[in-house]
Amino acid sequence: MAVELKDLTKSDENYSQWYNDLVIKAGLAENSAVRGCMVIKPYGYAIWEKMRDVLDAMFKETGHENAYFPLFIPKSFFSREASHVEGFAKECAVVTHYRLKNDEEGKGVVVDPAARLEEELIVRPTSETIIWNTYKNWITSYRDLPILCNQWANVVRWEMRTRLFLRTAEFLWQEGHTAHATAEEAIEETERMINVYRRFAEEWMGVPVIVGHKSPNERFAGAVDTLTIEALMQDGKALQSGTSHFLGQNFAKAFDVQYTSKEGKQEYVWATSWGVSTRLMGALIMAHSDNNGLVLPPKLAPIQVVMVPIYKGEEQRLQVVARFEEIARELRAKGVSVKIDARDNVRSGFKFAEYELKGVPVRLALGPRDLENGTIELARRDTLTKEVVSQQGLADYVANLLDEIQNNIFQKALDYRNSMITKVDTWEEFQEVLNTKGGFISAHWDGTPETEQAIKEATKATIRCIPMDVVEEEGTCVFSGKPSKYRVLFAKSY
RNA sequence: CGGGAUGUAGCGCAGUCCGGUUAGCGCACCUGCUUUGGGAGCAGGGGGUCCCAGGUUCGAAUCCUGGUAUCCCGACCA
Repeated sequence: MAVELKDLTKSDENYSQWYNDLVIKAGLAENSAVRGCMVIKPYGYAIWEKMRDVLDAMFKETGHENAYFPLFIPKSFFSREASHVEGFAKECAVVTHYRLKNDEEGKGVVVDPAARLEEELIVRPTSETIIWNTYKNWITSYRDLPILCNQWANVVRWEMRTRLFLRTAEFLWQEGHTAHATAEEAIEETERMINVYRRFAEEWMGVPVIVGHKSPNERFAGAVDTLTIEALMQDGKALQSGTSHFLGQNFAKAFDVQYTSKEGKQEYVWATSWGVSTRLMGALIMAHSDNNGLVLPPKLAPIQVVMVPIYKGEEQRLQVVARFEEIARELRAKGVSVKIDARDNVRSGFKFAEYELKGVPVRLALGPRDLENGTIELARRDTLTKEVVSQQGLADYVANLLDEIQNNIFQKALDYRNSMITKVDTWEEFQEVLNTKGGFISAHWDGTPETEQAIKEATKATIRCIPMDVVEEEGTCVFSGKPSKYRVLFAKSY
């Protein structure tokens, strides 16, 4: 297997090819025979499973329960909420028939025209409509509230152009849908969940994110307010990595979900929805990888430590592997996941390159020389450095090192991200920074959708968010020159 | 949906302009021997609906017509 990943240049076209190459060669995923859909391979799925387990535990800590709703949504459900249908209508897969038959002219299998559905079914692009149609039956009294449900599912959006993990026609995600008695409680929930996402991205993925509000243009179809976590990739483009929406009473009114309050009055409930998807995998890959391949944060790596035996002849091989097994036992006792690669049909150098490509955080190599000296060679994926250490106390050393690597990966991404936020006060500067440096541009905006649209058309940059911790300051809009009260973050994005 | 390109072995490609031996190369795969502290070497071997359908021709991967799929650039992307 001659795998080569070279010339990671940060220019747009090359970066996207490089990314595609990396995903495929690292064995995470590949394009499938189905348009725009992706096959997630075992190694990639193992990372996703880990992410899912961690997130699921966080949701449960914050009082949520899992449930499951149908894949198919009757077409009529979509027309209930006007802006929602407008947002999704252009990218829906529609089921029109329920039967196939053999073609009478022998042309294989055809759709049976007699089996047309009376009402078409939409393959869910998101589940607000089917869920609120269901919640109507669950909610009659203030005692039924809040409802705090999450669903792990797949959804389908018929995107024009797709990219592995970042935008696929079918993707895996979780979607939380909650119902509350008051607006305050729903807003609090919206903020709570975006913070869960922020913690997950930073503490587990090692990806720093900026939390903020979406501008009206970029808001979820049907939401009153959308909170987002925005990450920055190594080519200077932003990636919307998770969103949490305050839906107000829009869906409650569309699906007529009312409850009787303590005071005996009929009230519409307040809603939120929030989700992250396999797009997080894309963020993870792009945020840390280098020219040797993936760099995985230890907390999410399916294999944290790989052991590669060095030997000549079967006798040495057995000796080295036996010692590895002892060391592996100690490491596993500390909760470290270990793989001993005792394959005899590929050489050690090949294995080194392979595990670097796959992003395994720590590699241990043990040979006859080490057996004599009581030493072992330890290589770090994040720094690509090697050292020879004593086998004494190795398990503790490695366990600490994994924490250090986790921190180092995050710190490196954070330093980069911070260096890529540029304050800009003139339109010339805005264009200059966007075209040469990239990254986030912190600039004044007059608050109108028209200005945002004009900037988008001129530069392809959009408002990624109005940061939560925005400071009020008097200024003038970088584009229109009109007065502005605070800076927002612009960037080109995926 | 507009503009451009491509479809030949598992992957990456040459051959197509100018039709003509048995369709070729690299990687991967299989067998054997030698190797083994950073992607091994040699020898031998297997694998093809040349995207699909039709047409032209003595003869089509190559030319013509239609279809289809994929990729890139736009548009689209809660």
